[in-house]
Amino acid sequence: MSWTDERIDQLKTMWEKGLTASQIAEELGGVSRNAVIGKAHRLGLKSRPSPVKPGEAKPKPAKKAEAPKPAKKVEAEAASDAPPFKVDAPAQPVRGAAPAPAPAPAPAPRPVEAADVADDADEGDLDAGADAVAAPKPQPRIVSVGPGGFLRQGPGDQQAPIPPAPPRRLVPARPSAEIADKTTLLDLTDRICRWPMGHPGEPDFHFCGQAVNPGFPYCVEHCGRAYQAQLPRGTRRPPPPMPFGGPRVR
DNA sequence: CCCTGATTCGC
DNA sequence: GCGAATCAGG
Repeated sequence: MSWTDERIDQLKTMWEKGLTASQIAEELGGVSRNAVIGKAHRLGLKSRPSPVKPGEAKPKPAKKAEAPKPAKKVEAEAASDAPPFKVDAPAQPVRGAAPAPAPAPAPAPRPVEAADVADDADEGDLDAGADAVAAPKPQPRIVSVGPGGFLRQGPGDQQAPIPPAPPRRLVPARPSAEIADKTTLLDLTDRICRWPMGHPGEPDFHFCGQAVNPGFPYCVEHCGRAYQAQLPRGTRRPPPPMPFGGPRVR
C-alpha cells in the first residue's frame, strides 16, 4: 500500500487523536506499526509520550552492516577520554537539562454522558476546518447506539465490547402477563422489527415488533438508529439518544 | 514476555 | 520517501 492523501489524512487524525501506532496500522491496513511511526515522524507529527528517554545520550549501534553480535550487550565503553576507572555518576547535571517535564495529562477517552451533550449544544457551528482550531478540550467520543443500548464504536475506537449481562434467572419463553402481548424472540420473522427493547435477561425484554422497513431487519424508525450516514470528516453530530435510558447500570 | 514510540539506514 | 530492524522504557 502507498501513502495516498486520504491515508495520510487518516494517519494524522488518528495520531493526533492519541491512537497507538499499532491501532493506526491495523485500521489503515497494509502497513506495519513501524511504517506508521516512520510516516508520522516524516510528516512532522508531534511525538507522544515515549518510553525512551529523549534526554539521555543514545548509544549509536555502530553500524547496521550485519555485524556479528557475539554478546547480547556489548559494554563497549567510549575508550577515547574515559578514564581507566569507572565513573559512576556525573557530579553536575547537564547544563540546560529540564528539571520537570510536566507531563500533560492525557485525557482518557470516556463514554458519552449527558453532560457532553449539553456541552456540545452550545457549539452549534459546524467546524469544518476544526483541525486547525486549537481545541484541546477533550472531545467526546462520537458513538452511536446499537440495538440493546450497546455503544457502537467508531473506527479506531478499539475497546473491548461490553459483554452482555447474563440473565439472572431462567424464565420461560412467556412467563408472565407483562410479556404476553409483546414481541419475543419466538415471534421474530423477517417482516418484524427486531430492535431490542430493554435488556436481555429482563423479564420484559422484547423486540420492537413493528413492520420492518422492507429489506432491513428493523422498522423505519429503528433503521434510522441502526444506519447512520457517514458524515464528512470534521463534522460533528450530536450523539443519538440512548434507547431507554442507556446502558443499564448495575 | 508483551506493549509502546524513536531512531537508523539500506533500499 | 519508505519501512524493517533495532533500541529502550513501561
